[in-house]
Order: sequence, then structure tokens, then C-alpha cells
Amino acid sequence: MTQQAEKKAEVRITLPDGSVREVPRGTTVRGVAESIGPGLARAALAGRVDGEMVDLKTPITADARVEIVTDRDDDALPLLRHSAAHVMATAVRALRPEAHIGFGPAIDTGFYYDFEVDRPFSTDELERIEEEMGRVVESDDPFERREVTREEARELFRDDPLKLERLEEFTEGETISVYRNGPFLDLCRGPHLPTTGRLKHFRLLHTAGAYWRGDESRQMLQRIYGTAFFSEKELAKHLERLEEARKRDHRVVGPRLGLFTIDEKVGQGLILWKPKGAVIRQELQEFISGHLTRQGYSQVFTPHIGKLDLYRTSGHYPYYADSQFPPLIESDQMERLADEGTSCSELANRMQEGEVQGYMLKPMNCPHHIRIFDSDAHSYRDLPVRLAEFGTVYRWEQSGELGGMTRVRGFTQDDAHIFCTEEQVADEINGCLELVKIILGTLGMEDYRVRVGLRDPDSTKYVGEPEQWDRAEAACRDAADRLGVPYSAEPGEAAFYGPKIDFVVRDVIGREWQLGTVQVDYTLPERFDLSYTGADNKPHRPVMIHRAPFGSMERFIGVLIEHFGGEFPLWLSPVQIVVLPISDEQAEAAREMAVELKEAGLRVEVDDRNETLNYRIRDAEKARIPYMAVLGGREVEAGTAAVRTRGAGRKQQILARDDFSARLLEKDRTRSVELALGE
RNA sequence: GCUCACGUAGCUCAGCCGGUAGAGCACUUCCUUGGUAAGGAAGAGGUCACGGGUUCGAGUCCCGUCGUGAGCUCCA
Repeated sequence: MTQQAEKKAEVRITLPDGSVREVPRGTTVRGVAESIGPGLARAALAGRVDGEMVDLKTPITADARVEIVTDRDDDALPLLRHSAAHVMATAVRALRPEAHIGFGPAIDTGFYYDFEVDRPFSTDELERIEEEMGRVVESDDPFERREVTREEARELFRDDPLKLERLEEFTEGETISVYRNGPFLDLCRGPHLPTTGRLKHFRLLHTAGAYWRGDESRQMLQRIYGTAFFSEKELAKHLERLEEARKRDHRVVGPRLGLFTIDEKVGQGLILWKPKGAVIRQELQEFISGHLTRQGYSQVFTPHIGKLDLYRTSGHYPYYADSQFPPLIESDQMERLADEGTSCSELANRMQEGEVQGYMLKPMNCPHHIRIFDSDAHSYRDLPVRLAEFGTVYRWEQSGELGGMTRVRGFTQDDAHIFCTEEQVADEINGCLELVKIILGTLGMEDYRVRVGLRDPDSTKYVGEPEQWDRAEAACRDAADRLGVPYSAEPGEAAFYGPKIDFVVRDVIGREWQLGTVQVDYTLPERFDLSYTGADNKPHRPVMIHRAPFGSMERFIGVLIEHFGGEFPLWLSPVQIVVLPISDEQAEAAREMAVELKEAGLRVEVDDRNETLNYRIRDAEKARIPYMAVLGGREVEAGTAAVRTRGAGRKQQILARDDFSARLLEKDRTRSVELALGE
């Protein structure tokens, strides 16, 4: 043996602190941890070798950067949860040996596992599975990894058709690994905890159906969701958060505050705005409108329906027919068709062929706006033309997709269409993003992100010239850059007609919702043969930008309700002040004060009900009214009010009435989100 | 759309193994005239989502309809 060969028996590992050690080739990650210290060895859950997560048992066979993953590591939680999914599957198999296993990954909030079973899991059964999981944890079986050939794997999973299906998708030469813990074997990439005993704090949450591979044409599996943490405290905190979230849920808060209702007699997914909700919507629209005017938009109004032919031209019909309300057919045509004995499927065909005329509830506002644009001749000097409308549109969402205000069948977009020249696109996109920034900023909403949808370089489905696309995509990226919020460029996510920018916010339950969007469109101007006269006195094709920065008033206000937890700033509060006379003696003065405030332009109510002050204060707090003006004998005498601010408890401020109204008006005007009135 | 769960007074919920509905809050009336998150008393209010079925008898069991909720690949 030469010296060189001997050296090769050692590998150099670099630790995160930069120190380098030499260890025998084949030392496991656990061995490395042990060599550093017994405390670390005990805490070690997995390792990272050259950045890749591996099991503790993984031997190190070459020089590498090695890190020991403990529960303090960001990657440790998904590891724990993935193992928790296996533990759960182990328990389910113990109770239901016939269950076929699907997939069981860690997700952001925990983990799930899909099973193919002959009867769904009941809620009681979840408890039993949880108990059984306790036994699996107690047995403290090691998770053991093994790499197998495809043939071996086929044999191992011969009773698990779903796994066999996945198996067929491995490409030649791809590593196939399996993990065993006690009696349970799974096809799995890993890595895992060293043993099942490392899982301590977990909870199964709920069950749900889930299509195999998310494909609704495949069979439905039964999914069990759970979550796991490294400490009881974190688990408790998480469950508490879920509970808190439920309390902020706009579907609970909105109806309780009298903002909106959904009535099954009217229809699913159709929002009825009650007076208090209507105030919020009005205020918001007014606010947005002010900025639209400043940015050179012209507001228009268009009807809720349009001819089928219009949507044939735009391409909405029949292409999107599935997500639209069925067309309205003129009654004389209806009669004729009935006389001819036309069947439903024939009717559908003939409508698609354009032989039957009718109207459609508009699924989008653009065709109407395009017709407005096209009703005048345009010179390049007119451009950009920016047509804005709070336009109500109707879409046939699947019933299972509906929910609260965030997914509905009729909604009002803060829509606008910009018709501009190719050169103007970048500036216009910037303008759109500027608007979003101002408005979300005013509302104190910082927790949103931006997706920039770019074209898939390998696809040919896109319309428009590649150079146009390059410029438009660059404009979108630049605008997103300038916005200063997190954004992701997503190739392949562009619409076929142009790149787009989407705004995404999270609701209290952690679900992400797309709010608004800015989309560049090269195809509709083409389809509608739009043109403007250029400086060369020749016709040119304008570019269109669709933009609805808040998506819809329904969804946006739903998100707002959760953002504020129902505690709206003064300017959005349906009732801004309630005047509370202490006794009947001050009732007259209270009504006078209310008139003063109302004339000043504030929304005010008097609560002179025959109830104690305590009772009425409690009511006002629960109604989330920002200010309570208490009038007793002393205040009436002095021309003052004892002002109690929502959420501030017993702290009160004695203010001269005109001072009070002046301060509120200032807050209202500036759309302050702070309620505190200052000294 | 599909899977599961749920649907009882305006709201939140109780109602066991089938024996013809209950509480708290809200509401109405009366007493009370109050000082910063529920003063007291009385009263009214329900074809138990809707439609069928089983049964001597259904809020309760079965089927269907409507509605609501959770979820429907953050790849083994």
C-alpha cells in the first residue's frame, strides 16, 4: 500500500463553521455527529451532505460539506412530518390491513397520507389511528433505507397497485429506494428520522377525499391530514392559531357584522351586500376611482349581457362554455326550436355552430370595452385609451369550488382595459403596479407576493411576435422589480395571448388567493381587428392590457375582512361613531351631536336604548364601531364628549365636540388605519 | 363535479337505544335612569333544510334533493 492509497481511506469533510476534519471513508453522518460531541449526536435527526438531505446512517464516501440536521434546522420540520406520515400509514395498516397506500408527503402545515380503502375513515377512527400511532412511536423502530431494483420493488409492492403505478414512472437508472419501519414498507425517497420514537407531538386533524394524483377521472382516495411539531408547545400554538383563524374567517365575521349574506333562495355563490357591507364597498370604490382619475383612466358603464356572437369573436364562447352560465335564448327562437323538436344536445351543437342566436351573461368585461374603443376612430395621439369599470361578471364555478366571498359566481371586478402602442406597454404596466402599491399600502397589507407569468420557451402555443414578447416580459419583470415585494418569475405561466403579473395574498387559514392581475394581450385586438392611425398615416394594431389589480370587490373585501379581523379603520367602518347618552336626560343632546357629526360627513348612530351604559358599550365593541362618544350630564354641560376608542378599554378622552369631529374628519380624509386620537 | 361530515328558534348549540321539541344570547313589553364590555322580570318565537320511505309512532333509522364545510399531487 502506498501512502497515497492509505490517504484515500480518509475523506475530508467540511463542517458549517468552516472547520475540516478527516474521517475514515464510509463514516456515517451519525458517526460525524458523534465525533463532534455526544449532545449533537443525541440531537441529530439527519444530515446534509453537499446540501442534500440524507439519513443519519448514510455513509460519507467522498470529500464533502457535511451538516448535522437537528430540530433547530429549517429542514427538520418537513423531515419530521414526512416520517409522521409513515407512522400514520403504519397505524392505518395495523387497523385496516386491506388499505392500499397512495402518497404521503409533508406539506406546509403538516402532512397527509392517501389510502385506498373500501369504506372511508370516520372521525372516531381518527382517534383510534392516533392511539395506534402512539404504539408505533413507542416501539421506536428504526427507519431503514434500502435501494432496490425495479424488479425487487415490483415484488415488494405487488399488493399495492398505486405504488406499482408510480414504480413504472421511474426512468432507467433512477435510484429506487424503499423505507421500512417495523411492519411498514413504503416506496420513498426519504430521508427519515432515525427511529419512529423521535415523533412525539402530533395530531390528526381531518379526513377528506382526494383523487388519485389529483385527477378527477381517477379513483377517489381517502386522505388523512395531520400535523406534527418538535414540541408540545409548538403543536398547541399551531392548534390555537387554527382556532384564531376560524374566528377571523370572513364567512363568520362578515355575516355577524351584517356586511353580507348568501341566501340559498337567491343562489349559491351569489353575494347579497347588506347596507353595512355596501358602505365598505362604496368607500373602497371611491378610493380606487380617485386614483384611476389621477392616472388618466376614463370610467365607463356596460350592461351585464352581450350577444353570443360577441363572445364567439372574443373566443370566450364556446371555448370557456364550461365555466359560464348557459346562454339566454330569445323566446321566438326557443319556440321554433321546440316546434322542430330539437333535443338539448342538438341545441348545444347548433349554438356552438352559431346557428342559434342568444345572449350571454358576461364572463368578462373586455368585449364590451373593446366595442367602446372601436366606436371611435383613434389616432396614435389618443393613446393610451384607458377604460375602467367596476364591471360585474358571471362565471359558473363548480359547486365544490364555491366558498364565502372568495370564490363566487357573480362578482364585480375593478376592471380596466388599456389600449396602447407597443412602446407604451412598459409605462402602462408600471402604472398598474403603482396603483396596487398605493392601495395595498394604505390598507396596511404588506403580506402579498407577485407572480410573473412568462412564456414557456419550448412551446409554440403563443400568439404575437417573439420580439414583442421579449419586450413585454422585460416590462413585467422590471415593473415587478420596482414594486419591491417578493416575486417569482414563472416560465410557462403566461397566458397564450401575453405575459402577466398576478398578485397573491394569503387568507387567515393560510390559503393563497389570487387577487388582481395585469395581463398583456396581443390576440384580442387581432380578433376584433382593432386599429389606430399612426404618425405614418397608416393603420396599426394596438396592444391591450387587461388589469384588475384587486381582482373582485367580493374577494378583495373578503380578504380585507380577515386582514382587519372585522376591525376596519375609520374610513371603511360602516358606522364610525356611536353616541351614547348615559340616561334619558342626555338623549336630546346626543341626537343633536349625531346631527352635527352627520353634517360633517361622518357615519354616526345614537344608541339611546333603555339599557345600561355597560350593555351598550359592549354592543358597540362587538359591532367593532371605532368610536363611542359618551354623553353624561358633565359633558352636555361643557359641550364635550367622553370618547372611548374601540379596543382601548376604559381609557377615555374628554374632547370638545368640534375638536372630536375635526380629528375624525382628518383621519377619515387621510384614510388612516390608526384609531388613536392623540393628545 | 367527486368523497366525507354537517343542516334543530334570528345566532350559538343540547336533545341518549325512535315515544309528537329545550337552553343561553338576540327580540317584544314592563320595572329600572345608569359613568365605560351583559341591571331585573315577564312574553313571543320552531311544518326539527326539503321530498319520499320504514314503523303503531321519525328531529332521531333508510333513500333522494337542496344548502354549508373540509379536501381533491407544495410529485414515491
